[in-house]
Amino acid sequence: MAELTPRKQQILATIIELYVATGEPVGSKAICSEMGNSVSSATIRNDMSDLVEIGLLEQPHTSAGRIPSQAGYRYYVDNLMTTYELGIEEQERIKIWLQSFSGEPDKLLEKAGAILAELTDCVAVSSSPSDSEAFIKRIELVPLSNHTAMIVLLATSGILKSAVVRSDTEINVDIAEVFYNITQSYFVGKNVSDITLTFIQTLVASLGDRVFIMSPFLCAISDLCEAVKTTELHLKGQSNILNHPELSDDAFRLMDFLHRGTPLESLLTSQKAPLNVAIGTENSYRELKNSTTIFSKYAVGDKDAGSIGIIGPTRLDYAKLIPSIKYLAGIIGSFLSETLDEE
Amino acid sequence: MAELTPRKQQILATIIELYVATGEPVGSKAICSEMGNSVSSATIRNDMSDLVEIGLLEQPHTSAGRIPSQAGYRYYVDNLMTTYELGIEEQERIKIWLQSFSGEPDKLLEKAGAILAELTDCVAVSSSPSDSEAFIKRIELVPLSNHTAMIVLLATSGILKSAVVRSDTEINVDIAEVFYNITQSYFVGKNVSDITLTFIQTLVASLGDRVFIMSPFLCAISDLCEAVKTTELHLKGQSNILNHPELSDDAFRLMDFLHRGTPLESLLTSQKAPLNVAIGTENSYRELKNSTTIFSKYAVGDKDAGSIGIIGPTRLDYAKLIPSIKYLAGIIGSFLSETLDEE
DNA sequence: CGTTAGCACTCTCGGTAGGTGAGTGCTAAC
DNA sequence: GTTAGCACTCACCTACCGAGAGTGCTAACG
Repeated sequence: MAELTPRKQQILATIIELYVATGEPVGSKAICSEMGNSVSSATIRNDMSDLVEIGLLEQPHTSAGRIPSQAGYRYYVDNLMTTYELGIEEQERIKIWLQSFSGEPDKLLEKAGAILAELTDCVAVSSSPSDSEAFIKRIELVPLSNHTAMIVLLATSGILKSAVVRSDTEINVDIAEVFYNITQSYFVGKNVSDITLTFIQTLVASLGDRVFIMSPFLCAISDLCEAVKTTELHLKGQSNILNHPELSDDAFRLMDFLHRGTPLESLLTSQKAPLNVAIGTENSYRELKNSTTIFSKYAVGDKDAGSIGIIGPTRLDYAKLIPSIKYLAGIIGSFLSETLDEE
Repeated sequence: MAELTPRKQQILATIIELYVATGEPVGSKAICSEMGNSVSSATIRNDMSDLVEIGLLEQPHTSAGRIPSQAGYRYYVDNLMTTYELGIEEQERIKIWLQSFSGEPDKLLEKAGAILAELTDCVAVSSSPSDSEAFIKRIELVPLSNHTAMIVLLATSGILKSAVVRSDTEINVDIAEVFYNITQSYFVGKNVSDITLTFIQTLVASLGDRVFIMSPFLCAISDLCEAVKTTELHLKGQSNILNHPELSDDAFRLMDFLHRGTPLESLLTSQKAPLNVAIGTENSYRELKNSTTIFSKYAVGDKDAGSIGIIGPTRLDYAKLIPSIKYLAGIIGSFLSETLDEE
């Protein structure tokens, strides 16, 4: 991108800020008065038509104001934008509100998504921590009734999963002991990716007659290990799509996209940079061609564990949203890492 | 409602079925051919204008076909409709798919809602079992790390809740024992409604120096008891609102209503009959004046524990949806009651 | 050469008019 | 009570007009 004169930069920034605020194409007069009438509207018109020329602005039709193009937003985000953070008291409120869920990663990410949706008026997507290289730290059996028990699995990367198992045989102290012996010797300390079907099968073969009692439990553990590796998504503020008129044509396709699951999941997992802003067709899915996605990874310890971010129209207050998302990702990471340290 | 001649009943039913299928106002000719030309279109026109007269039909404008009024749907549901059940193989699929969650009531209801949304193309709402008269059956402490532990609370009415607690002091065997002594003597067997703030306070007073260690746990238990009493809602298929053109004007208000929480909750809890069909303005919320709600309660043991149902347009295939919802409510009840029996 | 004033031009938007067709309501006959 | 015939109504579509906002261009200015 060629260098722009300072005035053109100022004009571009002004157009974007006005357009983001109003949603209306911005005319030369409006910019003129916004810039304190330091130059005439004719001058601005000249500059604007240059900006259209190089693709940073668009005009919906010949005789309307200008709106930013995707490239215009991109230039703004990369070069012009001056970000402004959340207020201190707002940061504190969020921190306190999230703290109560800091022990339960799934709930924490769900709530963080809800907060983000509220904060941004966009659809918020968050993924619970997952890690295919996580290690099993602990497995507990919690008897609930004579025939049901809860299995709780704690893994590295701040991951906690549980499931309820029903057994045909009565769950008593003996069975619990067998369970602990098996899990201690064969599961705890292992990488969750090693708990494959063949692993379970060879294990089962060596169990002798305890196999019948144990198999539902072993299956459950294998499911839990699978869950540790799997990205679990939380979607919040879906109704916010309807808040943005520029998305209303796509509303149905977007909703459908959000619920299809897999593409959204790969969207999150394919992020490479810690913070990723994809504007319009920069997104790899054509359903998002009129949308912007902003996602930030959060780390547990020093490992990326998941992401949180938003999907909204391209017309967004980038200067405000980007710091908010960064802040949330940071706080999630620190909460989840806390649990980790306390070994 | 005055008695209708058999032919008028047939005309009303035909109009409703055609209108439900196509969404277009139904003309006399269409009815005529649908009824096998047994009478002429003029005759049908006469009958139709009688049906408009008594309020069972409406005409969008003078020269369009007729559509059912709310009262028309009501008459159809009460008198004319012949319901048709889900296919056996579909019932089996649902059963098997839900079975795997039968131990975890919250997940079970969530999945049931997802299935219902899929099945009906409507927004599905389900509530996890809750019961302010439930008794605490069991409380377990699961140590996760030196400073965190999970508390699992099992109550009657098939309710299972858990939370993670962080403690400043190290969680060791001694503390676990103290925990078990306290919960066994003061909590297990009690009605969840008796675990009030004052109860906790008097208990704390009698604890002596163990209070500092125990208070986070006791707070968590009190929160869990609160959760047992609280209706937890699961919303699924929200994007289906956009599938129904007649709701698109209300889409935003509806979405907003769904997310406001409290009114939706009271909608579910205020249901008196086991199955409740509210058409249009029969709903107590004006946001739903163009919608139909169909909700069925499910029972755990012989006690109503929660509800499941849908919110959709008034133009619904009542004959198919009502049995589906009944079936799901029945299966949920039987799964949750199963766990109960196994004491 | 960058900047500015002036002015004709373009295009959207809202409102209005005429034509079309589906479906009705009424009347008179069966 | 039922039916055929026919005039009538009303939404929908298209075309058209006028107003207004904003531009693009040209010529003059410093």
